[in-house]
Amino acid sequence: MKPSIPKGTRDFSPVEMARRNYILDTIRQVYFRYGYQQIETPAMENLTTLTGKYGEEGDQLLFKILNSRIHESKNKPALLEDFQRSLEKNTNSELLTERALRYDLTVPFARYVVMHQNDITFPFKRFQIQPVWRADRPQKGRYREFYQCDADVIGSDSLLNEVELIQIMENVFDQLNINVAIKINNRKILSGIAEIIGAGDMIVDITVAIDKLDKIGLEKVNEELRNKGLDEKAIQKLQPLLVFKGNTADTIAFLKTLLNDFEIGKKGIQELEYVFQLADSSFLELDITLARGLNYYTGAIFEVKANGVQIGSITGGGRYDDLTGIFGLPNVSGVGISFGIDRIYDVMNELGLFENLDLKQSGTRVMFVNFGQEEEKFCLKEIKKLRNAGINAELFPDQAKMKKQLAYADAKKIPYVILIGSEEMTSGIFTIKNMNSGEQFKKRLEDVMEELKG
RNA sequence: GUGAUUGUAGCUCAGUUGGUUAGAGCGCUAGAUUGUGAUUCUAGAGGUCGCGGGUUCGAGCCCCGUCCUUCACCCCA
Repeated sequence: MKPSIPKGTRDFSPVEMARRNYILDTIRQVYFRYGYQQIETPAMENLTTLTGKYGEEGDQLLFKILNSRIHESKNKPALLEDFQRSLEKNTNSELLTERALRYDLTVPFARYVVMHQNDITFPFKRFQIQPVWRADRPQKGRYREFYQCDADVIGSDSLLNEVELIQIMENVFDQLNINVAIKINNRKILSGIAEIIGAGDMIVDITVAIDKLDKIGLEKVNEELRNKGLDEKAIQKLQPLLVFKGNTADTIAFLKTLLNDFEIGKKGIQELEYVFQLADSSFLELDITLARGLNYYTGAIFEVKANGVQIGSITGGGRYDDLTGIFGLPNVSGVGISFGIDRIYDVMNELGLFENLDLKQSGTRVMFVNFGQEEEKFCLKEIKKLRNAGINAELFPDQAKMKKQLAYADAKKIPYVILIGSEEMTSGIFTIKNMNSGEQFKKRLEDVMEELKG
């Protein structure tokens, strides 16, 4: 049998893992620094927890898990009927599937908050780094299994949270040395705009369409709006907004005149202004065409693009006012972001940012060559001292030929090899070989440790 | 879901209008070198040409189907 893995999934080699962990450690550290606590939730959720939260398109992308032992069902006629129906259209049958793999971390988090509301002290700042699954067609920067690194604050309306999340994004990308643009918009503004043109019910279609302005241009956006059923009058009303160009201050002034009579829109502008003022970030850009598809956003929305790399957004997020409501805990507002580390990895790889990175802390620094039974015993004691001193060290497990053992160290890029034979055992002075230069020295273990620490 | 694209050795890829036994480089194993890797030399192992069917005297090459890869759309991290 030829081994293979499912479409859109990947194995990660040791080198890739070292690099991924570098990114993950950076994010984790920043999250802790801002006072976020880590949680985990199961890979699978009850299907009812997930459906209806991501829009029609999102529901289609859920990986559903077939119920086990359906062959033992006592109600096979009903099962067959449900199966027949599922061949016709996308329906959920509890008889066929009760569980699905999580699609993101935000909805499971909302479920978690409701279930543990009595144990949580609000506002709750949590982060979560786990894989999610989507039954998408894979392409560049898109996988069926990928990690999200979420940070959310739930139970606080304060815009200070938005500001803090912007600072977190700045911190992380600064540390990773990636040049980014942090784009921000506000759903309330988009709602206001939809209201102005008299199409409040079509806000999702409108936002999805204008989100593509950069990519497909004005004509195509108008065409799509027409196709979605927006009337010509409304489209005309929308034009000034679509063609508007200007810096943040200009844009806000423009929006103010546009949305002056609409409460929601005005509120959105106020929020934006406040966040801009406090964040005081040179990376932050107002982008009124930023929409984001996820249904549950109600306030600020964020998206981060890497400059100079052709790939989708590498981080996204926003405020959601009532995600916990459907689970029975109304009026709890939350705001969060999610780093897509698989895409961040691709970006760093493309920019060559891994080349000069020092990832040695995870690799072996010294290898002891194994010369025989007596030497093994001796080396085991010596290697313990190195490990206790915090130096990554290993002893070659087999009494193989020296050639084989050195080739192993070379392949693993271990910088130092210590040779201890009978001569070294009696003198207590070891032979240490620098694998980069090929040079050899005679040294005591204490001196070796000094050198390796430095 | 729609439209393209790819598949030959562990990896990267050649393979002529269909013609006998499918090649190269790198890697791997062994030796030259019994305490020295990365350089050099020598030898060796490794392939159901993605899978299934068809055309043909004959298919890696042509046709159909299917799966996989990659990419765009939709949507999204």
